[in-house]
Amino acid sequence: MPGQRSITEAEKLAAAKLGGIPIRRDQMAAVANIYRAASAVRQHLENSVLRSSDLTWTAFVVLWVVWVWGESETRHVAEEAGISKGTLTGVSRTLESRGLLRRAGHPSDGRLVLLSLTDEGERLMRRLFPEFNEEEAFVTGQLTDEECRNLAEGLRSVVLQVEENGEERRQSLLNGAEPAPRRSGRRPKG
Amino acid sequence: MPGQRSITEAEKLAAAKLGGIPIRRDQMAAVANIYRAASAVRQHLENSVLRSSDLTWTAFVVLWVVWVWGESETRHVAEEAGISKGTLTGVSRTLESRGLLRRAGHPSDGRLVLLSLTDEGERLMRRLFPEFNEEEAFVTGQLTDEECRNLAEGLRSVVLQVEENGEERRQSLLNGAEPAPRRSGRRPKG
DNA sequence: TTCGTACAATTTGAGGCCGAACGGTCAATG
DNA sequence: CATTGACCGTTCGGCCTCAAATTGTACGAA
Repeated sequence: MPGQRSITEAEKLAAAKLGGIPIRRDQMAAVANIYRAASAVRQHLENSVLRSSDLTWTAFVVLWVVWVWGESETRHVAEEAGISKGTLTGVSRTLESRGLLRRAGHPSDGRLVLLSLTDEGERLMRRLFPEFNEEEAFVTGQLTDEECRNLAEGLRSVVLQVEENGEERRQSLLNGAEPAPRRSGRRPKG
Repeated sequence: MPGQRSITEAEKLAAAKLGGIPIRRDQMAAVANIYRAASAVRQHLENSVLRSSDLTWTAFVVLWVVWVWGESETRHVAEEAGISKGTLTGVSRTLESRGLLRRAGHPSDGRLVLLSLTDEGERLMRRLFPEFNEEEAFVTGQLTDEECRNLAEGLRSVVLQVEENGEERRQSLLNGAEPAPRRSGRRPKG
């Protein structure tokens, strides 16, 4: 398995590359493994339980959010699902076209759109979620319940750190300058 | 912060939805947090140190792999970077067009392509990696070194579980049937 | 009642992403 | 020395992804 050895070996190579500048190794390994684990888990789930219903991870998460929270405004769904509003527009339209999701205007506020599951979507989630959860148990199968809780706890503190202090941190890194433009993205009309 | 409360609350809602079918809660929370943390970390890094060089996370990882390992065959780079060969073709072409990466045919095996950094790519990584590593330290700032190691350890065991037993698991879930086709993907020529 | 501000979702552009199909190359076998 | 099978990187189709620009609605103040 190349993945694991390489992280440790790569540290040494990177250290050599930098000649003296110190590296925060434990932090580097933690971040590298977070990303690696997320990819591995996503891939496993997409290629097992989600594949048979032809759902992507993101599509599943969106359905799940609407399923557990009930009819919701899109901005809340995007927030919960961890995707941007723009992405949700596309994903929810796909799910609508497949008859799993319904989109309806808010009765009194014309700016809002409400998402809810169709009966078919509801049936799908009732069947799919237990299978999904079973695979969550599989991927964490080498960990005890307590180790899972500790893992979740550590990850939570990373998420909190970024959510609570990330914006400020990014500001201070800029040091007064305005942020660099993105290469992609919509251009001004003129 | 909606993220954290919701995972716990969502469990209860999901439990209610399922009426009696047991949920592996700790495992569910662990997986949810892995993904959430990965997104948060990626987003923070793309919007801080990577933004100024207009690099995506993936582009940076590819550069990093080639930087630490030196000139490498593409399939190794894809494997190390955790992306598919097809994705690497696109990413490496983008990086080549920006003058950061070089692609060269293998001298004796005509099937292989070798990737290496240009001088500019080398300079960029020497400057960028320390900044990147600082942010890795920032996002894990609430954890001690030891907690980082424990976190990495737990994640490693998830990665290993999927890498070592995932294929077999997916097979057994299929129960003999051939896997469902994907909606997307290239079609046969005929 | 028009104006301005605030906030909603959508559109847009550039790109990442996977996996199957594909076309080229290699090496062993007949 | 042609065939075969394994392997390599590329192409392709259908998504996802973001953030900024845009469009549309709401609502308070002048």
